[in-house]
Formats: sequence, structure tokens, C-alpha cells
Amino acid sequence: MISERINADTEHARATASEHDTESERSDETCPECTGQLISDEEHGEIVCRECGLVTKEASIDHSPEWRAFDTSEQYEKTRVGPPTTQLLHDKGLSSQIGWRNTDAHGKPLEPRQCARMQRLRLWDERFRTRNSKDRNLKQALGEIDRMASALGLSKDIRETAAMIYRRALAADLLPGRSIEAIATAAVYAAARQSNTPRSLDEVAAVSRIDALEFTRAYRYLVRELNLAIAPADPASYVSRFASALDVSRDTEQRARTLLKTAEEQGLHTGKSPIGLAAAALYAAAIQTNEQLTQAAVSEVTNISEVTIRNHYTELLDADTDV
DNA sequence: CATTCGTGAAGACGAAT
DNA sequence: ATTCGATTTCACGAATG
Repeated sequence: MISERINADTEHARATASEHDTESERSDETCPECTGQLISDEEHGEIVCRECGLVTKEASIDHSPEWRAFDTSEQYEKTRVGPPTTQLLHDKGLSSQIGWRNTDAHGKPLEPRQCARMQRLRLWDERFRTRNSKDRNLKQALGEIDRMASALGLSKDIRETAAMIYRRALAADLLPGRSIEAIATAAVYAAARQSNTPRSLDEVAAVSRIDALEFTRAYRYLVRELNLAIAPADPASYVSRFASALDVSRDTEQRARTLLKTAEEQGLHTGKSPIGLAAAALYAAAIQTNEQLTQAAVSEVTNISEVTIRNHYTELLDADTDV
């Protein structure tokens, strides 16, 4: 089931890789709010309106090639035949496979004897392609990473990053004694953080087969052992997602951003959870713009308690009036 | 009635020892 | 491994509109 999905993916990549130039993906659709043009923000894995910043979809998939070309000769050089290599397949998509049809090259059916022989060949082919335990491990983990990233609506770039992190963990012998799923989950979370498209611990844990405790433990372990440089999440990077989930006006969303900015300048950030701040900023902004938005609603979509929102939004408003 | 606000106890987490 | 401090959450009741 998983392998089918991966195959479909690379098929797609093969089909589109040669057609696309470096132009960023542009959707023909228009924004439901203000009829502005929708553009897909590949970096954040979101589709946003150019005019008002409304996020309509979070699940964009990056179909463009992974390289950039600055003129036609460069493009010619870099264009390859076949799918781009990818971190998402355990052999980076380089190996081939013996087909399953019991026919010869001309399409004629094989003799029973030959069938049996092909069966044996296929078996060994499979064994060689997933040669040792590490490769088998990778195969399973990459499937999981792909599954979770899709469920979270993360772009292909991020899936690649997650796969990269997982490979590093595997190379550093960090796996023994830990579950594959835990490390894979941690890799996805780390990749999302690194690319400024953070998903909260809760969100990631929800799509993982592993419970939150083991997941956070694995994540900390990964960060420490691999020296991953991960900056504290920026509250602002949550705002657009929450704002569209709450259906607030773009005025409010903008205000929330500026509130966070002034709060940060006054060092209000330290030690507080970025998600909590983002939630509070949205609520505070709604008050300023006279948009009615209940604490309960914000709490609902952000998974932040109303109490925390209460405590933070006054601070945010104070910081704003001081300036 | 719904929403907001404030409280204290309790849990979770990171840092320091 | 334990302790400590800050933050967050839960549960409740009161106030506000």
C-alpha cells in the first residue's frame, strides 16, 4: 500500500520534471475572500492569497524540480532523464525492479519452468535491493515519514529534509534500542521546525503511531546527538494557519502579527510557548478590530487553554500601548 | 445564558546541581 | 537522579453583558 503511493509519486515526478521551468507554481484559482490571485507558498507548504494573505490550503505538494537553473544552458545541463533522485526511497530511487509479468520481452507467456525461475530471481532481486537491516529499516521508516508528512500537509521539501535527518540518525547508529516510528516522527517534527513550517507537538503526535511521551524523548535525543540547529519556533509562523482556521478577517491577522512583533521587541517571548503567544495574539487582535472571537474558539483550534490565552493577551495589549 | 476573568493546586519541562 | 523555578493546565466560581 505504501509502496504504491511512492511509485505513484515518482511517476508523477517523472511526468512533470521536464515540463516545469523554475517559475514558482501559480494556481489559476482566485481567493474566495477578495478575488485576489492565489499563489502557492512552497516554502511554507501553504497556498495563500496574494492580496489578503488568506491561507486556503496547507497541503501543497511541490512538483517542481529540486534544482534551480539560471539560464537555458544550465537548465539543459541539469535536466535529467528519469525521476529526480529522492531521499524518500531507501535507495534514492536509483535501483530497478524485475517486473511481475510472466512474459518474455515480446509479451509471450513464459513456460512454467521459466515462471518458477523468474519467481526465484524476483525473490533474490528483492533481497538484494533491501540488502541489509539498515536498508530494511530505512524502507519502513521512509514510508512512515511519507505517511505522516502527507497527513500533516507538509511539502515535499520537508519530507526530504525529514528523510535526510533520519538517514543521519541511522548513520550515526542512533537507532538501536529505539523504535523506528519514534525516530521517524521526531525527524518529521524537526524537519517542519527547520523549514519554518512548524507543526505543534500535538499535531505531529496525532498522526504518529507513537505516544507523545516517547516521541518528545526521541526528538530531544535526536537534537542532542545530531546537533540539529533548530531555532525556537517563531509564533508568527503559526498565525496564518490559525487565522484561516478561525476564519478571521485579514485585518485581525495583520494586527496579530504586529502585536507579536512589538511583544518580541520587548522580550516578552522568553520561556513562553510560541503557540500560546500566537493564540493570544489572535485573540488580542480580534479585540482591537472589534471582531468577535471567543477565547473558547481560539482555544479549540490552537489546543491552548483559555487560561493561557487570558494571561497572555493582556500582556500583548500592554506591550502594544506602551509603544 | 454565554462569555470573560481570577484563583489555587497540580502537572510538565528545562536548567542546574 | 533530584530539585528548583517558571509556565501551563484544570476546575471552579464570580462578574459582566
